[in-house]
Parts: sequence; C-alpha cells; structure tokens
Amino acid sequence: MLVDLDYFFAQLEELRNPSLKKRPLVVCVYSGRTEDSGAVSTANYLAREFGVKSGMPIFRAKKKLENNDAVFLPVDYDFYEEMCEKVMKIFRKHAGRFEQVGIDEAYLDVTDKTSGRFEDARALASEIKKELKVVLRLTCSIGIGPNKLVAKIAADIQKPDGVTVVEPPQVESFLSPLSTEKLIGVGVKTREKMQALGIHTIGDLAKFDVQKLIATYGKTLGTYFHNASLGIDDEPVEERGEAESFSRISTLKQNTRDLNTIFERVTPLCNNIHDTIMKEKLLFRTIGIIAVMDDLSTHTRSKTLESPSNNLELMFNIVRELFGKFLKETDREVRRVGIRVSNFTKEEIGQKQLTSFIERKSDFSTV
DNA sequence: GTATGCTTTCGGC
DNA sequence: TTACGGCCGAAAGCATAC
Repeated sequence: MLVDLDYFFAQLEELRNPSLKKRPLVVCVYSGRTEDSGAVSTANYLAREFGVKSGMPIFRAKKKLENNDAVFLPVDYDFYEEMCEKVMKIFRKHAGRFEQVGIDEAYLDVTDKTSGRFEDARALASEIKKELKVVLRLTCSIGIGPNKLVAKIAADIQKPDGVTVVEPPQVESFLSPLSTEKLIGVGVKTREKMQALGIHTIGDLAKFDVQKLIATYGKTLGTYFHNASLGIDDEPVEERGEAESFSRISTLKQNTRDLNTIFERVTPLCNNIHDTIMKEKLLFRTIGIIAVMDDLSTHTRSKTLESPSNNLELMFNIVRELFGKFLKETDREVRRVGIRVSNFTKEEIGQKQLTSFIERKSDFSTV
C-alpha cells in the first residue's frame, strides 16, 4: 500500500488557516533574487485548475491566477516537518513494515495484517484515512497493489482523497494503457527515447523485445523496464536508514564568475551543513560543489578524502578549490551555488583508532 | 571478468 | 539586469583492483 498526502504543503497551510480553502493557494520557494523569483512548490486544487503546477516559476503562476483572489505563501519547512512526524506515526502503526519516502509519502506492507486479502486492505485503507481525518484533519490518497510499483501507480489514479485497489488479475489491464512516464525512472528524456522506438504506453513496453531494451538501456535499466511494464516488482518495503548525503543550495543575487562572490554565498551553506554533521555526529569523506549556470544547466564537482573528516576549514578550502577549478572550465556565469557532503561514517568510540591506523598506514606506504 | 570506488548527471517530490 | 527551488537517492560511466 502506498499512502500519499494530498497537495501536502498547501493542505497544511489550509489546516492552519481554513479561510484559504476557498481560494487558489500556491506555496512557493522564493529565491530572494527579485520580488517574485523562485518556483512553485505545491498548489491546492483550486490553483491547479488554472494550470498552476509544481516547479513552475512563480511569475508564471501569478499570471495564470491574475484576478482570481489567489494567495501566495512562502514554504515553512519547520511546520511541515513537524506535521510530517505526526502523520507518519499514524501510518506506521498500521503497517507490518514501513518505508517513508520523502516528506509526504510512505509504503505500508500490510500483507500480514490483512492475510494478503485485498478487501481487508481496502478496509484498512479506510481506517487509516479516517484516523488521519479525525486526529489531524488531513486527507490522503492510497494505492493498493501486489507490490510497491503497482501501489504507487494506483495511488495516482484517484486524487485527492482517493483509494485505488489493483488486484493481481487486473495488473496487466491496469498498466497497459498508461503512459510509460508513470513508471519510476521514466522522465521526459526516457519517454522521448521510448517514443522514438514506438513505445508509448506501458503495454507497448511489455510487448517490446527484452534484448532490444537491454541493448538500448543497459542490463539493469533494460530488465527493470521490462519487468516494470508487466507489473513485476519484488522490492521489499524497508525502513529507510540515515541520510546518505546532505546538500545546501542557494541562488545568487546576480549571476557572476567571481570566486570571492561565490565563496561569500557558499560560506553560510558550509556552516549550516557543518552544524548538521556535528549534530548527527557524522564524518564525511566526499565533498562537492553544485553550480547552476545562467542557462539553468547544472554542474557538479567533488572530491573524496583519504580519511573521514568533520573539519570546517578543510571544507572551506576544498569548496574554494573546486569552484576555482570549475570556473576555469566554463565561460558561463553562475546563477545558483551549492555544496554537498556524503560518504559518511559515524563518529564513535573506536573510530579514532581506526582513523589513526589508516593515517599510519598511508604514511607508511608513501615512505 | 567481476567487484568496488569515484564522479557526474538524472529525475522525483 | 527584470524569465525558474532546494533538496534527496539512484544510476551511468569510467577507472582501478584482484
């Protein structure tokens, strides 16, 4: 079962200010560059009727909603995260196994709880929706299927406040008319490439020769597409562990190629990410930069250290070095800058000895 | 040839 | 000048180790 909160951020804004329910509502990430620069995060269904979508530039959403009494609000992640925790607590207790995906979705393995009966799963879905409604005054949409892949696609069918059940005998007829884009891993680029091969629907994909698929997309992706088109998926519902990376990105007041200007902007990002890794007691081994250019193309560069570190000065030095090198490789101006750290180890007792052992070893090998 | 590590890009939310 | 966010995980593509 996949449970998906409806238009989550906008619904939460409606929750704390119910008068917004009657008006088109757009929750935005303002970049701070100009009055209205930034992108739409989520919009309520009234706003969507006017063609407002996630990811759209704010000015475009404003144009579409002109003279319609619309409300534009900035995102308030602290509030959303707080509510997310409450929501997930409710979902989790109804699941045998539980897997949160992002801030507004979760997979619930309810096979054991329902003895594998889909009608019991449907009843459980109603219960979950009811509890969410009564306790938190929120709605969600639920997809039920024999595996995560089918459940995820099913959840998308009836929105908002819907339940869609796809039982094994219906899987093929359910999937085959749908666009390949419904499959995770098929975005605009892959869809276009598939269309060139005459593949438009998931049914087309299912009929397509596996070997040709593998020749085009490689073994991993090719077999994945083939299986997915048939509704075959045996990915377990698994509790997500700790984050594997942290990144921070920010938009410059104006485009630039000046290293000092960039570094100034990136310094607070380093500080912020450093706070996070200290709080989590982590050591990073890989550190990278992100540059979004004036043409909105994204470039990244990274460096992996010999031994794990949590040193802020070291972060600054590497970030500066990477941006310096990167600027020499491009003629474009930079619009947004960011950093990313990954490859973590837990800072713990015993770690010190291991680190110094590695240092000794590398000292030895360089002699 | 297979496993593993590193860098970069892609795509979802 | 004035027309686009801020995250995250997964996978491709390449290099190297064994």
